[in-house]
Amino acid sequence: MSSEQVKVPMDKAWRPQDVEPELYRSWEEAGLFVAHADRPRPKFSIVLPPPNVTGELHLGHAVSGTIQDVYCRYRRMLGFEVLWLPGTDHAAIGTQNVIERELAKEGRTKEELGRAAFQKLVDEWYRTYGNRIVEQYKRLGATLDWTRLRFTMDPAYIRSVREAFVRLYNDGLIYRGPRIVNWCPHCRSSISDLEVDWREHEDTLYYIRYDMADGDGALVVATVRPETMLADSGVAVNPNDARYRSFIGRRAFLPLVGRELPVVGDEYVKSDFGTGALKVTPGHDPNDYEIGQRHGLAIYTAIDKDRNIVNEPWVPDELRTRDALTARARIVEMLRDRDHLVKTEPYTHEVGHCDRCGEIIEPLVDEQWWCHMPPLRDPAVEVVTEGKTRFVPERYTKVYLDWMANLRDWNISRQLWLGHAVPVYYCDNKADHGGQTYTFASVEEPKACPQCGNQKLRPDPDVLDTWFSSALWPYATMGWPDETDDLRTFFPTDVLSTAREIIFLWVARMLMTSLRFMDDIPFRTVLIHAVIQDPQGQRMSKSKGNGVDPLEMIDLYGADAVRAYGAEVGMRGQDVRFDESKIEAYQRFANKLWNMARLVLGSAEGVATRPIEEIQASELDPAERWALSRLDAAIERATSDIESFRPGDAISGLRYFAWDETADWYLEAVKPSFRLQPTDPARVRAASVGMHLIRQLALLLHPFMPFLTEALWLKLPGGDQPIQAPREETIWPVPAGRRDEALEAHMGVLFEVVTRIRDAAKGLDAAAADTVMISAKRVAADPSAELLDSDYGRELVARLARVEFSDAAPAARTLVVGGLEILVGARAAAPSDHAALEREVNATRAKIDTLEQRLAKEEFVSKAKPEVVQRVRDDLSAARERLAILEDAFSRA
RNA sequence: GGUCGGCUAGCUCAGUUGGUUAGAGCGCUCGGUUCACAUCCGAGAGGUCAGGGGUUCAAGUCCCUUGCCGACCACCA
Repeated sequence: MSSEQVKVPMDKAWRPQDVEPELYRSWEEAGLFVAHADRPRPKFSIVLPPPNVTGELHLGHAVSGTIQDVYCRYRRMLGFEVLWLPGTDHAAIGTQNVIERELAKEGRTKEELGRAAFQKLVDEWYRTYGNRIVEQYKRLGATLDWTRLRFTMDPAYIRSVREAFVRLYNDGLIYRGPRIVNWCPHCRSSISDLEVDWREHEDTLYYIRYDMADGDGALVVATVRPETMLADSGVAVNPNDARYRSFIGRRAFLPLVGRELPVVGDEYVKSDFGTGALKVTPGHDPNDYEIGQRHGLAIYTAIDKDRNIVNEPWVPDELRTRDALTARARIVEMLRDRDHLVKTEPYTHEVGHCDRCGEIIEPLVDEQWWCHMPPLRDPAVEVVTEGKTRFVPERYTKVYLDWMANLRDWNISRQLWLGHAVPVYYCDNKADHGGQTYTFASVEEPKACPQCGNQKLRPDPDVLDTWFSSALWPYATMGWPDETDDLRTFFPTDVLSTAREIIFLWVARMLMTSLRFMDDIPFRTVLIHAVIQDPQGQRMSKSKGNGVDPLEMIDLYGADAVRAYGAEVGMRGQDVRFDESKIEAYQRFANKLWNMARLVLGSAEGVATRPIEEIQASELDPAERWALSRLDAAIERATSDIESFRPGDAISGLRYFAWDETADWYLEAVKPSFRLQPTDPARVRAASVGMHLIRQLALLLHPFMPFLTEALWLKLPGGDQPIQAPREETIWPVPAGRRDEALEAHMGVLFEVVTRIRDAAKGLDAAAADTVMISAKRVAADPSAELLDSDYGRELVARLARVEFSDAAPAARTLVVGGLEILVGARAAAPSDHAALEREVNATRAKIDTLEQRLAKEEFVSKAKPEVVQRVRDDLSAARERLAILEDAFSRA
């Protein structure tokens, strides 16, 4: 460890903004996050879901990043060799759109620039923004291994993508062919079904009459897109629809075009929608395409890739090359003129949009590259069904499996200006290839046709869907297809933490490709984190402007506070509304811890503290034993919460232990010992226990709040190495066998006594009387009374409740806690609070009543578990004793 | 249309396999110059657990049903 330790002055308040960047730098310089494949330790690995290279850290990244970091830090503390691998995604279609929008602001287009200049601009963007998000993850405190930073457009990654394509191609799973696709006229590319965003539109439904070719009758069809009728190749009716059965097998006459359309019977047609007759346009509607396939209908294309009407002979002259929208209006006019328009009505329906640019999707038939899914899918279904890969929360298993069951072939080609090129080449030297163009896929860029040696090869013009390349992320980043040390050591990864919206786009596809190429699952556990909505429950989005910038939150409250909040809500399994006050609360918690440490460290100054293991329970006073017992409980809970992917419960529980139990009860209880002479055994004990508690708290909280805890750790004895430094043995706390539940119960009663006295003394005129006095006597068998009745217990109660013991306190209030009757009063006479006593008597009677009724029920006693019945009996007898004391006090008062 | 989730204190949310008096943070009220901390300390008020029905000795928790909110999938022209 070569780096200088960061010295943080013990000022009154914890100032994260001053300390965090410096600490992070020191960690990075010390190489704490660099994974070493050759270290002989158990391994733990996560790959960071690669954010878009042009992106910025948003709240979702912060939450997911925090969760991943919690697990990486936790595993390092357990002695694991941890790899958390970072990287960014080129996000072809997204990046292209972002840059195009920037160009548009200057009134320019990418077409003006040309391909080469545009590519230069893109590279510039990658350089500029690729590092921005890296810096932002550092602000969060993410222990990513920056020496392994990857980008999906790195040369090595490009090779992995080509390799994957070529293998699938050679295995016959990738093919090229004409099929109906979602075409985005703006992006001038196809997009996959998953990238279509459906939005509600108010349109008009047009009813159009198609006369029968034989002159006998007509069919009326309904459509919102009359312009597509030009490409109609049939009319479909439901074969069970009595109205139309006689039409099946005959021909209808397509208005304006004059084409004869076969009438087919197809179950797909809903008799109760529209007229029950459907115009079939296989070239421009996915469902019609399916119908067309079933009945062998012709495919016509009427609308081209720029959404213009095509220049075909069968298109009426005046419509040709018009844009489709004005063509629609004209077609409606023409139909009306020729009396083919039966009626129109307003119609609300969902229309597909490109989820990147917002353009309305144009379904059309096009030559595209497809990936055949079933052979990839089946193993990926199996591993999840068998639980080899597990979703947390578990319900996403069903979401995943349901989607997988209905997988269709994946359109993997895009017609964009940037992205991974489809590694396919064409040799047009047909003479040497039996009169055909020879097509082949190649990982390396081929210099010549492998068959005929022709050097003039034509590369395929398409690029690949971004998700095709990110589907390889967990192993391509580790060097696949080479058999690298990283792959051998860190693959499969342990955890994938991601947003649920990309379960299909990304998670499913990683599972499928990994099983194909690595013959193994890519990750064991998939954590689907919560979505943080705005305070009104709306989804945060750039366009709405309701987003919360995590960096702004870090500036305000510190990374520790933002992380603790993220860890608390991130894995609850439920979406949450953003609540800034919770981040603020964690900032105050950080400050609280800081001050607890200041108190304890101050108390230990000049004291020869002893290792806690050497201190026998018999040497400790009850509060100290209690604190160590609670510590064991806290360790056990936190560990199991983290292990079972409930980091929120872990951080909440630790906050409770630190603040309520350690600070408010324990430290207050032992404070006097802190003021004894440094050599006083009680001072040594208290300081030793205090240091131990701070040390353990720093370790337990470190995965969540790494900066503050590290700053504290470095001040503690033995804290000469950073918490994340590699160690032989585990540094994560383990229970020390000091749990003492009987003592916890007794101290619990003592604390309750304190609280009750504080409450009772509140109404007394202590100022006039100078001091509030109490007297206590044991009036019933209660094991807790012994501790309370001891000198130790009396002193503690008196001090914490700020009262004095007296055998003759004027009783203004009578309290019954456990088996003790406690009289609370002022030194001067105070009027007895009859009303309070009476309320308590009544409440106790009511409780006795309830319990008696339960026990009176035959069925309860016979059917309930014995321990439940016994508990009710115990409660009843305790309540009766209590009532007796209260009534006695009441009669005396 | 289908699937899934939610409805618990003024607000944001916990509530493990059904079992004492349903919890936390924030907010609120009252009281505190306690020598670690006012980014604090102490005490308190506040909930017919969305409505209805059922199972059970016992339901916030299990089942049915209604309502409202949300997500995802599908895409009826």
